[in-house]
Amino acid sequence: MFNCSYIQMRKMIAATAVSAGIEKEKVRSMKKRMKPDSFFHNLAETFKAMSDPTRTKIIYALCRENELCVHDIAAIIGTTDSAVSHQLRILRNMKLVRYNKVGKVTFYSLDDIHINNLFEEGLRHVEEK
Amino acid sequence: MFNCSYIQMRKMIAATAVSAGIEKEKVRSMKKRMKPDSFFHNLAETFKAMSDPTRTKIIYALCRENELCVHDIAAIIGTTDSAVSHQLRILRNMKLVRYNKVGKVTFYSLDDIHINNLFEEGLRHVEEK
DNA sequence: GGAATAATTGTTCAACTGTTCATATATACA
DNA sequence: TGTATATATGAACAGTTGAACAATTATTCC
Repeated sequence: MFNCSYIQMRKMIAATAVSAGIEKEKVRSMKKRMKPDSFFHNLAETFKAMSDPTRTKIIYALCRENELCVHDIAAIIGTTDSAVSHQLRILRNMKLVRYNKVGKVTFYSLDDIHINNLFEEGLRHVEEK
Repeated sequence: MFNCSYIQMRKMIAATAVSAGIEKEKVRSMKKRMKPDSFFHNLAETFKAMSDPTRTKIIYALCRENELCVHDIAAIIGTTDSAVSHQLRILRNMKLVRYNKVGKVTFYSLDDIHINNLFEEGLRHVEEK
């Protein structure tokens, strides 16, 4: 019964303490340290912008090529111009990409270095799993 | 008409070259450098795991408190145990969290330091916008 | 064994998402 | 002005999602 590690023993004590209310202080303190709902909403939205395979492909291509037009992105990732345009609008709205229109052609690029960092961190995570 | 910067001029040339096929080499080379579909799928899934406000709240709490039980997480983020459990299952399946059951109580924590890094990078992005 | 507690699971439903196809803008060029 | 090209937009459709509620499992304590 008590044949367990120090850490486990502490957890057992904590476990029995949960309903007894001894851990309540920890919960109350953490609750106070939470950010407003809007913060978590924005955070979730940022990740959501990168949560679709078509969009990750677009971002990846823009990470490597810096600036690309809609048609070339479509050719690179192997889908229709329309699908790419729809996804680019989402990325535009989320401020992940910016664009620069020259004549008939719209060149897209990643909005800032933060996006690069965030995306590369995700790449690393997937590559090392 | 030609009253524009060097960069813009290059883009104009590129723009007229698109359909002419001069840029095709760039597209072909980038196409070759793309990773397989499964890679982008996994990447998107990872971001998707963090793309819901309830889940960002859970991850945030676990970033700060290291280890928490389901009931305490629910109390901290202000929702039901059931909702938290459902979301934790998603995070578990995506290998973003691991758990450790002691008696009736299940303690959850972030799976590895990569998750922390990735999440903190997202936090930074939102905080600085 | 039975009651109480922590967590999980199943189900339902409204809301949302991404793609496709058709159509609309915008621009260049003849 | 008319045609071709690059992109954007709108509508419809199938598939997915998260919340809510009820029911279930697993564990502890009496």
